[in-house]
Amino acid sequence: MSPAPDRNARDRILQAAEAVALREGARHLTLAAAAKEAGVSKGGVLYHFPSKHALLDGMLQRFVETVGTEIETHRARFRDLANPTLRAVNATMRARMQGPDSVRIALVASHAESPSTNAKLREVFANHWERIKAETADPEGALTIWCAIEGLQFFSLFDVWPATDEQAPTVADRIEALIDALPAATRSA
Amino acid sequence: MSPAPDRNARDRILQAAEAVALREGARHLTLAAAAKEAGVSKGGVLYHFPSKHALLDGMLQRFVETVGTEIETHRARFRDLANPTLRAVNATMRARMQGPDSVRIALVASHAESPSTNAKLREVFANHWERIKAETADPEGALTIWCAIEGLQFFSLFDVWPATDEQAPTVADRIEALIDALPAATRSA
DNA sequence: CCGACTGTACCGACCAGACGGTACAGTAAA
DNA sequence: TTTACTGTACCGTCTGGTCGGTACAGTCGG
Repeated sequence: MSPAPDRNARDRILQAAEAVALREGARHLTLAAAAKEAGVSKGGVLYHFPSKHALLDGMLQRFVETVGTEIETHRARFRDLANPTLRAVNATMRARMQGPDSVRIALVASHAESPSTNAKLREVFANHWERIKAETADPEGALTIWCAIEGLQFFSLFDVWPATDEQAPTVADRIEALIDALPAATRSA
Repeated sequence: MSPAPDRNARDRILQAAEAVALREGARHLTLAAAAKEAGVSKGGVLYHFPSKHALLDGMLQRFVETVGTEIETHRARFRDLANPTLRAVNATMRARMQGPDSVRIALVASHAESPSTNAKLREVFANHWERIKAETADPEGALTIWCAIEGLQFFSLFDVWPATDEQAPTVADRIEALIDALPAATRSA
């Protein structure tokens, strides 16, 4: 059979791009820098991603898919509890809190290149919201809790967390307690 | 006496830089773009900010000062309530929620250029934290609430707010309710 | 009052290097 | 040989930064 498209190299480039953006900043994420970090040539990067825009899109998609599947996995564990999606989001973010979230940097890099082209991203957030909303009798309470989860990520990503490192998981615990107190959806009829 | 340095032009350039970064993305914030937006020449920008790094620093400082004084003002209003600083932070962010926070983009722009040079920023967040912590008997509860406040800003800045626009101030109300429920510092002895 | 001089604010041409992107020759497995 | 992929040379544009120059306000000795 003909050689299968090397998903492996593609992913390695994506990870390399994340690493560069995290270490040097989104402005220094260049095709050459990503290539060097991934151990391929610039031509190799352009083969897998025909333009820089495509690379950014790939990063964004990797973020969405990675986080998405993790949320899905956690959600399965919580399927018998109230507000399983919100719980899953919190569990996912907690697990991602060792060091800055490497896939999340895609969000910053993409926004730095073109703030207006995050329509797909907004859609993803909106989809999560639909599920979270459907699972609770207090949507705005859920929204507030979600804000706390994302705020924790914000502190971590920009490396401005003001408290001690041990307090971060504790905050995740407190958020979980808030979810415990959040009313489940009333099953009408 | 020597003429006062033209604060006016300096500030105009800073605002222009924010506008460009918001509209076109941090990667397209260039000296030339900021100059054009501010209605001065590139040389004019370089006169006030001897390097691009200096411009980014200026933006960051503007962010810190603007938000800092607003928090201070609100805090004075809340001085007789429990947790006045946390209340002030929430009030400030709520007021800043009409449209994306223009000064906050400095955070992204600076991070995009050089993620490691936010020592000063971390210090500012740490200072706020010291005050917030000192005002409550439940620091980790306060931290959780602060995360919610910053999370709301995150959604707004990256334009991925999943709910309706009217729900944003409602979340701010809910955060205020959480602050109401937060115990004040126990005055020992 | 005058003219030499100083400092502030700003302009615009220019440069070296970085950047995204193209073209194409080469390679190794199937 | 085809397919999947790599490496390198190259191009036009963009970018941060330098530099010489301009306008002009103040000032200070004579």
